[in-house]
Amino acid sequence: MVVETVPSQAEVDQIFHALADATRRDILERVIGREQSVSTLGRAYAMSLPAVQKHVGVLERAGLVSKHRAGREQHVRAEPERIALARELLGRYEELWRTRIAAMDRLLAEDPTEQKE
Amino acid sequence: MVVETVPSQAEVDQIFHALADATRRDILERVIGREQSVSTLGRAYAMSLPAVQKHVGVLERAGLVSKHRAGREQHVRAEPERIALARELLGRYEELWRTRIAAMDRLLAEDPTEQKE
DNA sequence: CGTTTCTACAACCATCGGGTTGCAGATTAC
DNA sequence: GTAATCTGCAACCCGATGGTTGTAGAAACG
Repeated sequence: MVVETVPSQAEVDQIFHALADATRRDILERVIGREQSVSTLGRAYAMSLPAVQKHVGVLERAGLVSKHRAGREQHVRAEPERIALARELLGRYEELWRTRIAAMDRLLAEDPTEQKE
Repeated sequence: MVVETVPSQAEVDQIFHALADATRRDILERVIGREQSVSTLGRAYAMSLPAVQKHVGVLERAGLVSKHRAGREQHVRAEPERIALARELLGRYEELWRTRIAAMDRLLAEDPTEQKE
C-alpha cells in the first residue's frame, strides 16, 4: 500500500535539489541496502571530509538518507521510501500528460470544429 | 520500447536541478499536453517576465520542455520522454535496493556466521 | 506608416551552493 | 593517561542562481 502523504513544495524542492548533484547521487547509490560510515564515504571521494559531510547533510534534510550513531562512527542509510516518493511525483506528470492527451482526443472526436480555450 | 540512451552526469544534474523549483514544476505542469506561450506563462506568476523566461530556459536546457515559434510568440511544450527518463533513473535506485537486499538475504541464508565486508 | 505586443538579452544585485581550512568534542586503541 | 580516529561546526572564498530593471528587435494591428 502506497503512503498518501503529500509533501510540501519546500520538501519537494529539497528532494530534487539533493538529487541534482553527481556526488550526492553516488553517495545515495553506495548506501542503498548497505549502511556506510561518514568517514568511509569520505575516503571514496577526492574532496575533504567536511565537503562529504555537507553532501550527506543535504541528503539527510531531503529525507533520502538517515544517520545512526554506532559508537564513535555515524552510519548513513538510504531511505528507499523517499526515493519512491520522488518517483511517484514524476509519475504524476506522466499521468497528467495521458489525461490531457485523452481529453484532447475526446474533444476532437466529439466536436472537431470547436476549439477549447 | 524504452529508449536506452544513458545521459551524462551533467545532464542528470540539469534535469533534477530544473525540477528543484516550485515555479518551474508549475510551468511544467501547465504545458504538459497543451502548449502555452511565454507571455501567457508570464502572466500566471507574481514575478517579472524575464524571470519566467529564465525558468523556461532552465527547463529547456534540461530537455524537459522545448520552444517553438508561432509568429511573434513562442510556444512552450513539455517533453514527456524526458520526464519519463528522470523517473527511470529513480527506478534504478529502487531496483538496486531490491538487488542488494536480495543478495544480503541470500548471503545470510547460505552462511549465517560469515560477514561480507 | 506608427503603435502595441511578444520576446530576448545585458547588467546588476543579493543570496545560495559547494568547496576549503582550522578547531574542538567524543570515542576507541594502546 | 595519551594518542589516534570519527565527527561536527564555524569561517571563509568564489562561482552559480534567482530575481530585478532597462533596452531593443520582430511581428501583428490600426
